[in-house]
Amino acid sequence: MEHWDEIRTSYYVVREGTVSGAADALGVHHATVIRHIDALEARLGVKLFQRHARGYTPTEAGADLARVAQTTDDQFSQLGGRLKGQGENVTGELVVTALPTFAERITPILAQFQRDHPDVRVRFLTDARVFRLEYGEAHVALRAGAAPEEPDNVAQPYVSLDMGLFASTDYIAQFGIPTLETLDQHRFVGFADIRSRAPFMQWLEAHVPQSAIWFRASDDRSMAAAVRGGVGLGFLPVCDAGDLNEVMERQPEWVAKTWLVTHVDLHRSAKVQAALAAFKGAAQGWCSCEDGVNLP
Amino acid sequence: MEHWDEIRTSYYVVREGTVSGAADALGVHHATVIRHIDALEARLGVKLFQRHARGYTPTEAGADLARVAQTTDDQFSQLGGRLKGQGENVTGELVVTALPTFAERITPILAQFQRDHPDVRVRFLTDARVFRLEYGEAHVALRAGAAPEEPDNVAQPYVSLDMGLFASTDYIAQFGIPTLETLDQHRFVGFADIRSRAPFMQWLEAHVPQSAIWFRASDDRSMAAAVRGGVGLGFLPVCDAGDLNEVMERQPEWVAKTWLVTHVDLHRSAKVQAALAAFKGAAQGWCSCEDGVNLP
DNA sequence: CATGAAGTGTGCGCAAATGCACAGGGGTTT
DNA sequence: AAACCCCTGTGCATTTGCGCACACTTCATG
Repeated sequence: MEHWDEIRTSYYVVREGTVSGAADALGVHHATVIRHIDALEARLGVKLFQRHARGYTPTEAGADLARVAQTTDDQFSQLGGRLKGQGENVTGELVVTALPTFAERITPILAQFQRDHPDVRVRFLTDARVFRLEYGEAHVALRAGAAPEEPDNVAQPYVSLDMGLFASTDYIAQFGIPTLETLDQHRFVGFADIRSRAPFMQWLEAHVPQSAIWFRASDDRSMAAAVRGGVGLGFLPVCDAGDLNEVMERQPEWVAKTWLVTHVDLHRSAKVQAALAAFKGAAQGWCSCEDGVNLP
Repeated sequence: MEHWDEIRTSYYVVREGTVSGAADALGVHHATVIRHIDALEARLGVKLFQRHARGYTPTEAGADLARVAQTTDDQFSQLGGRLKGQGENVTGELVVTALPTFAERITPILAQFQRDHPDVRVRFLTDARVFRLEYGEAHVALRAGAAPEEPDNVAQPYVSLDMGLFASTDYIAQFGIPTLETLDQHRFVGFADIRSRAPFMQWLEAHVPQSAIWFRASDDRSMAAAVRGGVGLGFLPVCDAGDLNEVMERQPEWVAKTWLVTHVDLHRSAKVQAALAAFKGAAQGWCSCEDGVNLP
């Protein structure tokens, strides 16, 4: 029972009653209809129709086939409607991944997105590992660092997160304000992962000995808490600094570029586009906080 | 949502996970699989798969399609099994038609047939009009007269019904026994239909003036009753004569040939063949009554 | 009875779908 | 790290399947 097209053709002949009528309805030549039926009958070894000059009348076998094909036709029609809409409408599920670092910033964006598109079920995956878009693990990924270069991914530059070097008031009282020359006399807070791709970490490793890093955390929230607790100097997004004191002029290398990445196969879909639009719209308010600094 | 074959192809890709696997399972080249999917996606405007070097993973749309195609595949498989069996098994309905004349003879045959094939629903249609096999009105027809010549019908010679000219004892007492020369002085019983194709009626019209036919009936049972009632001379199958008296030597032209006719499209099916076998088997006992005559 | 319309059936030529071969990419194994 | 295997993807040759045209039959109509 391969060659579903032949089943469809036979079904149309039952419906229309004649080969010519079925050919018209199918938009093919009536010779094609005859050939399909002949082939199907030969393969099954059963006559589906009795032929006469006024048309085709189905045998019991033909009627049986038509019943099954009828429901199939209905189901496929419904399916077609669903699928055609799926590309244009914003429905179904939207899977977004990001590093845990960005969780707090992204959650409100997704919440707003869901308010705008109540039919979309949102799944937000945060994990240290990089999710693979080509395996369907996510529709949209927020990546940080250098421009992604996976061939089938489309990456758009997103916000650039301005990072500053901050210290608590307590720390400054005890250790003073660092300069480029006195860096190695200070205590730093950094990421636990030695191979972190965070740009400020790479700057840190280039300008500061490992021994100067006295506190390592695996996530940025712990890092921020450590800085606030006076453990040492640490990098934070400037807008998250709160009442911390910025202790050094920002370096261009610190800037954390981020990217919105989607898989090329899904990029054009309305749902993904809507998600990207939501992200971009929310980006306006992210880092207009270049002035919110407390020092020096 | 035309091109059901492409749906089937896509379904197999979801099942197998790879284009190559689907191609193997389908028995086609993997390039064909790719083309089918590309075409279907283009027509729908929806991506069904995310492509990567290790295989195809379905999108939501692809998974949706696979679900409905799965049930379709199941239903078609079942259907295929049913239909393939239908040609070889003896099931379903068997429609037989005959002239009302033969009803009494055929009914026991069909009864026996149904005992042998309890799964077959039998419909026996008797009517003066000729049922058209090519419109699916019947599977088997018992026809009398000259060999049928419809192009799409296959006709097999069946029993030859020996007809005799009979009279009741009362009639003979009153009118005597006819000879070829005194035919027009007798009273005859015949068919009402002037254009009857029954061979003895044509012989009658050739040898006897219309005025000699004093009683016309539309069915043979009425004719037989008239003969038995002494109305006149009449033709009966010799084995149905009972206690009537055969009054003339049988003429070869009187013999009523019958034919078993089937439509060529159905003739090879096991059901029709079984029905024909039943008819032929029963024919043995039909007219071995050439001896059962009472006169002269 | 002649005529026309509608439908089936078939040979022929062409276009579209298929198979083939090869290139390229990614993961796994030794 | 290199070799290998499996998968996708694409240009080219081939063949299958399709459309076309015509013949034939049946039925309806005047």
